Amino acid sequence: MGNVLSNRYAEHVPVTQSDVAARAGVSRALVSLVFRQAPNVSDQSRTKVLRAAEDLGYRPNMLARSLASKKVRTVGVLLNDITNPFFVSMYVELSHAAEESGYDVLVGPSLRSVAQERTLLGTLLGHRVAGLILISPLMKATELHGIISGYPAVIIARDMNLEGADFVSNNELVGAQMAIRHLVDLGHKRIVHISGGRSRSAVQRKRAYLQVMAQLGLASVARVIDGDFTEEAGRSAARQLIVSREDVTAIFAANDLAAVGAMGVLEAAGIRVPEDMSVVGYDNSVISDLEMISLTSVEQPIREFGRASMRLLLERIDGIRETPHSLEFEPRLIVRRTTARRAARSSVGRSQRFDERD
Amino acid sequence: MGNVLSNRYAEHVPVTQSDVAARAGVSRALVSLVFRQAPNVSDQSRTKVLRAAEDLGYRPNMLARSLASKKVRTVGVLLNDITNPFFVSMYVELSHAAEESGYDVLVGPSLRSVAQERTLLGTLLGHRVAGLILISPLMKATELHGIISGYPAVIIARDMNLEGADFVSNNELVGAQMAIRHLVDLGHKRIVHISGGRSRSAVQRKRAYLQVMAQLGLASVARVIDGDFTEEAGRSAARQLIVSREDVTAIFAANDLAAVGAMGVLEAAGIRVPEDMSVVGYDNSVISDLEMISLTSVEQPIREFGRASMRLLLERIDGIRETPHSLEFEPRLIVRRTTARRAARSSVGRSQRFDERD
DNA sequence: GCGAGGCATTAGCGCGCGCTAATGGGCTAA
DNA sequence: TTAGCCCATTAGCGCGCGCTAATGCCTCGC
Repeated sequence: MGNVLSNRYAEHVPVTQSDVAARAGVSRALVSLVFRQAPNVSDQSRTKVLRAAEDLGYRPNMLARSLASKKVRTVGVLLNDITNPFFVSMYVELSHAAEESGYDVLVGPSLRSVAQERTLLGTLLGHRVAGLILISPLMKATELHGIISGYPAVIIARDMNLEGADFVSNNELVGAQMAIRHLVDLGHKRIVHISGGRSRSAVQRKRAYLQVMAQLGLASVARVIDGDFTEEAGRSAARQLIVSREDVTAIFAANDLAAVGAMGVLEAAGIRVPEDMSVVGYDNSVISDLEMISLTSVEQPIREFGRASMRLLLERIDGIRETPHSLEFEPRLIVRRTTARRAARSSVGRSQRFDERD
Repeated sequence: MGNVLSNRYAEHVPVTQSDVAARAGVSRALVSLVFRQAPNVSDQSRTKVLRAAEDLGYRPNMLARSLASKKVRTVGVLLNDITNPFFVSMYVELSHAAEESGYDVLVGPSLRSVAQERTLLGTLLGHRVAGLILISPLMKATELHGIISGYPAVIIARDMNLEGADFVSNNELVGAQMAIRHLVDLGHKRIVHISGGRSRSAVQRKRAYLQVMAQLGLASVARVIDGDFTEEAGRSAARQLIVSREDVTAIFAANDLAAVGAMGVLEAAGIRVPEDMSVVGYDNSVISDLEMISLTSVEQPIREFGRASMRLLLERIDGIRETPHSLEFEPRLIVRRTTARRAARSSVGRSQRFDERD
């Protein structure tokens, strides 16, 4: 039927189930059965219907399907910061996992704004999504509870008190351990932490840092500079380090963006990475793998996160589990070129030719 | 009503229009009128309805609304490569523009795979989106035409023969001119282009490069290394340059990712940017602005792209324009730290201590 | 007292599909 | 022959809301 295309083009009348039934010479019910993969349909009829559907360019109307079945095959994903490559990769994994389960994904991409999160959640719920996956949301637990209560929800990479929700995260203690052990093995002691701010997960990561430093007998040199998971935070932290002339030889950043920000300022100031300063990031996001950056980083298992989140969500959607679950995965350290053995005489202070302190 | 939350939590029965009508003590029609912003509704009734809606946590069911009105307030966006930060920013702008126009956005994020694009387009159309915005799609024009014909569509950053669609792009010739002029002004002559492959837009960019080189009397030293808009393509191109020992002092890459990839390999080989080699990217994506990278880049006006695309799409959706439009914006050069005056004696060959050729 | 609005309601079709129950024809095996 | 299955159809409600037409109010100004 060579002219089908041009016909559709000219008119753009959406094809309905009845159209297919008419063309196939069968009843509407049968078409419905075919597209719902129902049993008890003869191969002959099935192919007849499918042929007609293809000829007409028919595809089931998700809206009507959801309305009628009262089941939505769409999950909503809220992304707190779409400029963070870690979150973007997370989303990619999620959408793959969703597709494999036969679900569509509706995204709400925010830019680190609580107000934006609010409205995005609103539109997601307006679409009556079957469930929600929130990637590191910013909103307070109480407000979030008020909005999404009743909906199946999985929260990734943020710990909070949200009754009824499932959680997927990585083991912060192990992550900090691997990063700091690695640095200590390379001879570093004065390891500073650029934190992620006051969110609960950031605080957990900071606490893990402090705990590990204490375990290794380095409590006295532990030092935290507050940040917020952005590149600018890393830059600012590096500037502080330089100005304060501290005798620091390694940085453990709360995420890759902050690490990269710090590295930029350090190198501009003539402090070489890794010769003068070792840097470890967190997330193993795509930027850490750029040849130019090649950042040693703690990898959060994105793939497992994505699959586990979808699994948890579907369990709740299908109602085969009532009690909330919290899953914690073990991170991995990816060693690249921003960490090296501590040089005999190198520190921020000295490489800047400042007097040695301490 | 303090216990409303907990009730909703326990049962999760979606609130319908009738529920609101009952609670407000009015008819269902009135509730509908209120939520459609219809005139001729008294303030008293309006607030009464809105109060009831808020008490119950009601929000209009988009599915039913679309079904009934035969108008969908959702546009579909297809992202060919979600790992490319330029496309991600593009998407962010689009979703803002859509929100301002009262539209929701359904995303189809692909990973440079035609097959994936096919299925994603399928689900988008299954949702009966009001229109499509395709960001640099990979599919061939003929296939695309067969799938989306009849739907309003805007195609960003890719030129192709698609009857009926609108196009938004940047002026390739101006972009290449600015990049190359900038390099020539800095004393560079041997400027190589890492191309974006065989897609029409990539070819256009390449052609613009050749044309500008010719205009400036540099046709004889023009040289193109084929790539494909990825970091790996940039790395591979840089390796070729190094192996072939060519006397090149500047690179004009088809996009930022390729530029960054090339820079990584160059620096690892001891070729400094910008001292030994100047590099210009394209897109002015977020990675180019990282302090560590600070890549001189041709900026495609993302904001204008986003707004223009939505405007064009809405014009088609609302039927106030029939004839296809193609919009072309002027790019801008953002000069950062990867370009510098050509050093007296520097080239890939020499800095590698290879014999001078030519 | 009257007509002219402004508001709200009632009543009901339509959207495209899910889902069910009842029915019936054709076929196979006992 | 008959019971029993496999298919397909018919008939119809339901989903939540858009949209319309008709019908009352009720108020206001003349």
